[in-house]
Amino acid sequence: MIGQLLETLEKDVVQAAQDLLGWQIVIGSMRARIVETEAYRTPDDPACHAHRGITKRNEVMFGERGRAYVYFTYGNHWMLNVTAMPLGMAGAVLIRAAEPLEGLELMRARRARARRDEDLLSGPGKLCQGLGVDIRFNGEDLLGAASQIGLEPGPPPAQILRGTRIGLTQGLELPWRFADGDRLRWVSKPISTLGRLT
DNA sequence: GTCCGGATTACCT
DNA sequence: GGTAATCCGGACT
Repeated sequence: MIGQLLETLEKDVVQAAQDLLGWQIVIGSMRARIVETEAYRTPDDPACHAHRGITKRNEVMFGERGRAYVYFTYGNHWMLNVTAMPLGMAGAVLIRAAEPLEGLELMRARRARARRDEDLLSGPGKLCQGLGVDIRFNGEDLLGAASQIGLEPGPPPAQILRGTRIGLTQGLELPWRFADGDRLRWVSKPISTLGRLT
């Protein structure tokens, strides 16, 4: 499973964004199932942070695939990505939402404003707050054993919905957002049903 | 050194 | 459904 994911991350970040649905994020005693992702890549995607070349912030995207790319935005929020693409190019899968599976007490404590469990991890910023992800996780090997954050295989979704990405000013037309069609309850925003993939 | 905008969220109506 | 909050990274002077 892990070898196959790494291969897909290298060859096709858009496919990898679909394949990551169903995988589980494990941090300490917390576990959550990925239900929503978006793909970003060079050189044809103007919305990708790496589009204008390497900087100190995005340098991890130019390195090994399968690492955590964590960055800060909107003055408040951390975002968690999985790096992808072959060496020399850059790309990442943004993890936008997850279904809480284990360690919900800690997530609720970190997300004190969340009134319902659906609000714990249903957005890229919420997910990082709920799971305690910040810059300290940047560059961590998500598929290695030694990291404090990891990805583990889980049951794949029965159907995948495809839509356009959120919150962008460029690259709006690319249909590179994906969601687990049977778990829309845990997704950040409604997904336009451009297509049903499975 | 300064300025602008952002892969968002939460709160208000 | 609309918008204020919030501050870092990148571009430019």
